[in-house]
Amino acid sequence: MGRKRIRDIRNKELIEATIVAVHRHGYGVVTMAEIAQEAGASAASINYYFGSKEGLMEATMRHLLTKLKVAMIQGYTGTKTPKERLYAVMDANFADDLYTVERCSIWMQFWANAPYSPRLSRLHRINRARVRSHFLAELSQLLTADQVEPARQALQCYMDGVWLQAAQSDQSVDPKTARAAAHQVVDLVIR
Amino acid sequence: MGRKRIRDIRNKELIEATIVAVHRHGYGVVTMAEIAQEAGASAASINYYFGSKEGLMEATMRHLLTKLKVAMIQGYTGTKTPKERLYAVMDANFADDLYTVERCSIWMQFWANAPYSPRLSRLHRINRARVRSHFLAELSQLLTADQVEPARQALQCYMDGVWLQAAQSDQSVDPKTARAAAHQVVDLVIR
DNA sequence: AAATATTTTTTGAATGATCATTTAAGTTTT
DNA sequence: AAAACTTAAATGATCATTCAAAAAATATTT
Repeated sequence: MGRKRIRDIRNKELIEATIVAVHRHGYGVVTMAEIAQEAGASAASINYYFGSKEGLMEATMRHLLTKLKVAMIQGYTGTKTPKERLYAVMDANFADDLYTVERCSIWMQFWANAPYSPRLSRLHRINRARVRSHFLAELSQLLTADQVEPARQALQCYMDGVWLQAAQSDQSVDPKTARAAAHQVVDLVIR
Repeated sequence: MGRKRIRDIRNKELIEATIVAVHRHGYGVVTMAEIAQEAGASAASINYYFGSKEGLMEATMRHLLTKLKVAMIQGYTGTKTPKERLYAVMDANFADDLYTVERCSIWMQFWANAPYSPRLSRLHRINRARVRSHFLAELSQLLTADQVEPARQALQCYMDGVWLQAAQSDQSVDPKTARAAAHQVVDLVIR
């Protein structure tokens, strides 16, 4: 029973601490000691659980990606039309617990650093491909073949851009407004 | 005459080397030695010219911002209509010598790190404000008051998102296609 | 239950490596 | 000669990671 408990608890604690610490100090310069302090643990324990700093970063990103994936899958249930599913993708990306300055900031940090880490790079590629295929599947039912790719590009770039702006924002962001705006952009793109 | 020559030459060389080195290694981890090697100089000489690593980074970003600003001002000459000027803003951002994987990658690095450096942060804010005001000036002549801000948001996010995608790309990107796509997005947004 | 053994978890301190910056001594240019 | 430029080497600081030993939890035996 208790076999896996502590390990799971620590994993979660350390990943949450990583998110906070990366947001606070920046991915490139955050130290193990800062993360450990945030979690109320020691730097050595991070290596005990994750093997290395890079291992921790990968686990943290994996955790965030999973959340996004789950949000998208949940959003799909109950949708009937392609348009509704496009809305759902947007809604998942701008969900209340994902579209915050802190989360967007983390994403941005990972994006910027993914090209220099094979492990992060791989995760990033997988996520991007999934979003892409979702968009393509729905858009191809709504537009002519030659319109699909430009429309996907427009939607996906818009989505990324909004996150990027949120990451730069010094005030807090409003998920509800973001979702409404995103719906309007979907409407624009599919005519 | 020659008073400033060498200094100017070294400044340029070191900034170019910084761009290459940051793209190659990442902003967070690139070392003075790597930049110096790229420029065929010594790490000590960078401090002689720029005072510190952060000074070099700021100068590099300032250099890139100036290029963008010049491209935008040049693009404006000869434009007659608001729509043409919106096209011009897009064309400047996706100009042949600015919209490359390498350049976009550098931008991305700076974006991600700006929040943690007051000097970078300041530059970033200035640039963003300029782009914003350009968009607003033109859009307010084409749309009703309540449509302006959503449209600006859509265009600016799209622009940022395209750069972000380019930064992640492993192939090279095509500026001409990007400009054409951007024009289409402008058309969509202003009806 | 108590005592003991075993495994898992935790961390302080050492290790070793990296790196920005400074300094002092040269070299080149003016 | 003076000023500007250049860099090798020294400095000092930071940090991820390792290690050994302790503490805590769990399992086993009495």
